[in-house]
Amino acid sequence: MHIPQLLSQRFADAIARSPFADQVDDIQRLAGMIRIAGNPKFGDYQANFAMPLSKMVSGSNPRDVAQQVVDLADLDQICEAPEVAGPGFINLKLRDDFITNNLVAMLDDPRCLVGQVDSPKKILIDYSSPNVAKPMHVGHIRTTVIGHCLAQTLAFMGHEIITDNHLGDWGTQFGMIIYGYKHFGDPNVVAADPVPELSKLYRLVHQLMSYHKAVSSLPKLDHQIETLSLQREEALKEAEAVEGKEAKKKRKLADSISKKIAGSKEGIEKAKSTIKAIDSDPEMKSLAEKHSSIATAVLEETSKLHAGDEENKQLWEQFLPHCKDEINRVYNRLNVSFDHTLGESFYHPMLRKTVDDLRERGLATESDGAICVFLDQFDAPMIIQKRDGAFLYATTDLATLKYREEEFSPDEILYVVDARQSEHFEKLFAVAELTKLTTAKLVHVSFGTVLGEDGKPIKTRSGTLIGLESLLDDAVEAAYQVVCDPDRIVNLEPPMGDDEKRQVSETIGIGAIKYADLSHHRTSDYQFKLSKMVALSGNTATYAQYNYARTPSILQRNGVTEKDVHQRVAESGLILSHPAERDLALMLMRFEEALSSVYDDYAPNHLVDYVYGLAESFAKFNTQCHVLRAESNEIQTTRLALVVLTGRVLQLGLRLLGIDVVERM
RNA sequence: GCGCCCAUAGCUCAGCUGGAUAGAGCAUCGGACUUCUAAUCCGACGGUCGGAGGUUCGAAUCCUCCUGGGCGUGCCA
Repeated sequence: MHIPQLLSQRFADAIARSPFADQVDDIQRLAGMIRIAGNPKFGDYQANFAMPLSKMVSGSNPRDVAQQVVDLADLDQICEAPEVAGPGFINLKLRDDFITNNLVAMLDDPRCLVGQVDSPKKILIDYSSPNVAKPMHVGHIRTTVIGHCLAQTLAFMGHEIITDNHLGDWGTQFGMIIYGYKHFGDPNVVAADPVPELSKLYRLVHQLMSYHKAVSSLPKLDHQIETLSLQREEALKEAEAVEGKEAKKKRKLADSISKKIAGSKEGIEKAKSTIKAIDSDPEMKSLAEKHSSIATAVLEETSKLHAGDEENKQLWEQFLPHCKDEINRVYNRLNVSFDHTLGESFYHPMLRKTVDDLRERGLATESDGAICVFLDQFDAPMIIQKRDGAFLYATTDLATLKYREEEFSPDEILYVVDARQSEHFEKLFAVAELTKLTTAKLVHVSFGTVLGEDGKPIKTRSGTLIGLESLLDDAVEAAYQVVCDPDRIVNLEPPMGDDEKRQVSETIGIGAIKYADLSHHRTSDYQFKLSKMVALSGNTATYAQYNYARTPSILQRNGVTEKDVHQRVAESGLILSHPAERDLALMLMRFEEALSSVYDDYAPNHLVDYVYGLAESFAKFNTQCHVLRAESNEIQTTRLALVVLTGRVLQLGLRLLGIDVVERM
């Protein structure tokens, strides 16, 4: 049930039959101008096409045009008599029996009146795509949660969805682990308990590399600060010498140099603390000294792997499954899965050919020793092979696209990737267009950065990223505190046992994190504030989950099952007796609108808004419309039906967001 | 330098294919519990939608310029 679409069709018919039909060039667009009424006193929906339409019809005025279309439109079954108001708005109020008829139909429809799309598309969604062997951090949450929600939602709408986790399983991090294993690893320990041991090795190598990098960066940073200070003074001097706009410009330049200086100073502080961590530990200090050229050694291990070195290949094959176990633990917890997990390594054998093809077609040329594709619309080329012969992620992405076209021939490919990579995707899409690599619509579903409470990209004090798992643990723990508050659950019968408490807090804690992420528009940066997410009040997952949990509880208190409600509805029918009932009923019917708008700009926050709105309508209904004490049997039946349907839509809506519900909390 | 993005209530954010009086959560203040679960509901307070022009019957929304911020920018991904 997509009410605006339905109304729009009726208006399109009416305009087409009107005397001025031939003066209108785009009936569909005009008739599509249906909006939810801005103010309840104007009804439920409003049609805004009369003003622009009147402009196309010479000698007409909007109010008359509106009235003529209204007179022709077949709306009797749907709306009360429409009213033309203001400059030419058409106000529409749905008939109560239209609403109740739909509620009855909804009770028998597991899809909650959401239609299957007319023309299903095959859509491939590339999301999550972490580097394995590196610990996952908050940065991974957005792509994973947004991608999963899009996959669920579009699939439910009737599209054919293929999800693919484009794992980073072939990069430097394996060189690091291999190096770590060869120098610090104990084969027995690794064999016995591989996952924590491998991540320990990764962290050790990472720390040693950071140490040497920090040591060598200090003089560079000092020198940088010197140079910048000189530049700054010069800029200020020049500002003195000139006047007006030029002086302002120079002062601004000096300001921006000041910021760079501050940045360098911060870099020095960070480097110093990295160095201190090692220097203060004699054992680490001696390790660092022994492995002074660790960075180049790691790169060597990586390129040996890529070149097919037996030993490294064998180690990679040994380690990879364990690295996958590691990330799968997080996916299990987030309840996320993929149809395919084709990592970078999968495409490695195709890269040579990818480059050769582009060279043969004359699109790729050598420049400064690297193989580049130059594009008119960009200053910098897309580099597909480095001077040292290594391939880059651009190469892999091209090979991946070719494979996806041949294997799946999708209508659309969505890349759920950080906005900072937008230029890469623009280039990738441009090359795809140039080479006619695919007929699919390519979309970079970009998203903003997760910021800390200071408004900067989220980091811990030491500069390392907060681990994703500890974050999930914190959220679950916070939820546990509230779930297990004895004062709250004292009345639950039977009492909540330990297992249920744990399960409920897991569901609520994880839901809190997902909901907080999805509730922001994907393109905006947002501040990650755990205390706010697990506050469990206001616009949070908990609010929706809580309102869901009340629905089975109400049925239980009334001593009825869903089946009983069906029966009663069939016998007595429905009647709307209270505005809160009507508001809730209308909200239930708007589910499909919410799903459509998620697809329109790949924006899950529209579904979050809907779920919140529905939960809110239900909360209001709940305080104003008592089921057990309903004034009549018919009214009670109606309210029971609303409770059943609200429970279903809330559960389904949350499920599409990737969030679970519990039966009581 | 060039390119992309952003600026809305004290704070965090919605709203942006132009529509009637710009919304929510948090915070603050005041009300409602012998609860079909108060993790709730009701009310109050709170805005030059960064600034200036322009297009339009109508602009937070579209265009231009300005200011302030973020990100990217030839061999990481």
